[in-house]
Amino acid sequence: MSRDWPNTWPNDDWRCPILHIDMDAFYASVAVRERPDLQGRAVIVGGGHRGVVLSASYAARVHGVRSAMPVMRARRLCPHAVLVAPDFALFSAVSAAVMETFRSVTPLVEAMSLDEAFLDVSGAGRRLGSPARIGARLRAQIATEQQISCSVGVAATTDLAKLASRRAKPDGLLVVPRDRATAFLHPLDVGELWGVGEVTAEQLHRLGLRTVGDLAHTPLALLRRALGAATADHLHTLSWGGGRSTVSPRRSSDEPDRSMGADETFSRDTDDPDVIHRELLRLSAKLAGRLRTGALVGRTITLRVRFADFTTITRSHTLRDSTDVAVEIYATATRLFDALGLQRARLRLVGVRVEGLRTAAGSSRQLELGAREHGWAEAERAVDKAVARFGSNAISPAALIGVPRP
DNA sequence: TCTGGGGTCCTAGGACCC
DNA sequence: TCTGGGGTCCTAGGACCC
Repeated sequence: MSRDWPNTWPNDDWRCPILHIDMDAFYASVAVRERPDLQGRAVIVGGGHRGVVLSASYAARVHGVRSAMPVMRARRLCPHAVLVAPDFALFSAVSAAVMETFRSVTPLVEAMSLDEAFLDVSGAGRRLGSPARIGARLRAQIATEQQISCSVGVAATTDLAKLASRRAKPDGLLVVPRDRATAFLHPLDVGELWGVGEVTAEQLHRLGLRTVGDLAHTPLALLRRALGAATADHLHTLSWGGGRSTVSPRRSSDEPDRSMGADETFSRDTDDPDVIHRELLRLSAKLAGRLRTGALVGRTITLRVRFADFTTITRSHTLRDSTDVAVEIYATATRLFDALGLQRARLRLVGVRVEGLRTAAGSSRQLELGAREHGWAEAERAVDKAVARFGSNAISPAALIGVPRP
């Protein structure tokens, strides 16, 4: 942490009510909490045959281990690291408790993932003090209640708060006062901005733009030509400290997710049509089950295929009526797959996604003249009930019984 | 033995309608 | 006969985020 941006409150600013709170190395920290013998050691959460690093303790990061890195590479970088399989049920439980703590301060909590959230604390000032004081209090409370640390960014916009929390890591708090927003932003590398990934950063670098300040002083028209209108406008706004200054508690059933999907990387690349079709069936069943659980239906089915060389293609088809029926999703996905006419190409991954989601209650099927009875929907609902009662091993598609997962 | 699985949003072309 | 735009939907691909 630099002298310019101390982890203290002199920079406090009551006009900066947005907090971004981010757990430090969340999965790894929770894993260590469960196994005190791992305290202080290099810990990598991840695994699976072809898995990536989901989270790494700071002792592992010292060796260059990063999230999303192939586990095999991480092990080469840090051979003495302890590899821990993720326990999402546990992570979810800890996350829920943390979010509850946030909500004890303000109802305006927007969870971005299991391990981070935006808070608008403008309504809590009279009761709890300045935004920075509230951030400090929450940090202490999380540490006491959950034995994990987090970092807090305090600013006037969500984007600035996010950058601030990143700067504060690990286990810190940083305020970016309103009148110092550009002074904070402009020296940063453009790649630090939320929404600038590897590709966009490279494009900007080619234009000779390395810092956020460079970006800010570039004519918008030039940026638009290089990046497209939406990205250019967004980044230009951010570069001057603009952006969203509101926090919206996660939308619920009144605004369902826009899509839902399931995909799976084979443990070994395969060119076996039977294996691929069986996997499409399994994914379709899984997806349909999740749709029904969420009381959602969707109309556009998208098939995703990743080849051994990692190139990925998609094919989609929009149905006349929305569906939550595995048989229908599977039939569509299979048709799309077969239409590719692959001559035993080696595949790494297949996936199925349903888009254009709506709540099931608000949708109605058009009656089909001369159509066979739509018995599948009822059959699958019966399966749902059996699974709820006897567990997911009770029933599965006939084609999957006795077949080990690919 | 590189590169998971869950998402969101944007772009661009073509179809189709008015 | 020639030549229009605007709006919406569908499809494919790609960047980005956690």
